[in-house]
Amino acid sequence: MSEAPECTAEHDQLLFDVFAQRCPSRSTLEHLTGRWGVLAMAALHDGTFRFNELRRRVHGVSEKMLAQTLQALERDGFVHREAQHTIPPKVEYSLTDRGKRTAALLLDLIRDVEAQMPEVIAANERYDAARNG
Amino acid sequence: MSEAPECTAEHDQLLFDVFAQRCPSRSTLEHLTGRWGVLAMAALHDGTFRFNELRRRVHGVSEKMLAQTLQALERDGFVHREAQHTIPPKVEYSLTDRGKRTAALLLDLIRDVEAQMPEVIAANERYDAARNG
DNA sequence: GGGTTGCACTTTCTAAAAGTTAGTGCATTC
DNA sequence: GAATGCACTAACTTTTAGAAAGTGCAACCC
Repeated sequence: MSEAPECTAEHDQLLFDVFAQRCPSRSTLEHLTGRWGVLAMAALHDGTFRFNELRRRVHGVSEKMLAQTLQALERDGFVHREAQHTIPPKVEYSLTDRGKRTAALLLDLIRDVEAQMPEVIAANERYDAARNG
Repeated sequence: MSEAPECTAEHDQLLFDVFAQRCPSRSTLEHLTGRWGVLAMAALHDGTFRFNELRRRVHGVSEKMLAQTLQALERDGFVHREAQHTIPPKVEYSLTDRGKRTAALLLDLIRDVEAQMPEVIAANERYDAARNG
């Protein structure tokens, strides 16, 4: 059996640990690193976009998932939502200052991954060959 | 209708784009940023661990998901797996050089998220209050 | 002027993924 | 000699993601 997860909120000093199962930092991390979270944050790093503009940028996302993702990111204070109650409606999404800082880290990751894709593909082939050959 | 996704493999110069639906970089990114991928990478950043050691570190992961996650990361060349065919078996997991570089970026993210959790929680409360109040 | 398209979503339904449980075969610990 | 640990896999269930359709109105097209 493993020890109790650490994630305390004591004497005015909060300690958060993503390795602890019930730590709220884990779900926040998931909002950011989830399949669509990363891409939405990265897309918004380029500026302000309307809902359907984002949907076109993040190729393959469904309306439902984009809405859900943006709501989670807004609730966490990474994304700012500004709606004009006109007809047709106009809703603009942008990053908050906090969101911008975090999005920069996500972009570092994305660029790193894209840059090493040739090596990843080579590794994939080696791995598969070792089992099928 | 949105334009065709960009992700070309032409004239010896590969261009990868996570925003393109069918680009292989997207699934690689998902392996890293998936719920357990981030945590496995971060755990392995501290050194070499056996399967069940990792399972205890990454609190809450099931055997199935840890195995699946590690296999994907191994296939992508981020993780190295070394098995001794003894009884009982001994299997050690560690990061490759490439994995170490990428894990460092993931750790930056994790630390950033953990550090801003007080603000995230405050944002959550504001968001919820605005709807329920 | 009638049909299509777009806006930002939500709701319903189905398909895929994640989680849970049990089993493997042997060795060490209690 | 019973229990536990090792590193998994396989079968089953639950949760989540994705696909499709609906909303109500307005601007564009021919």
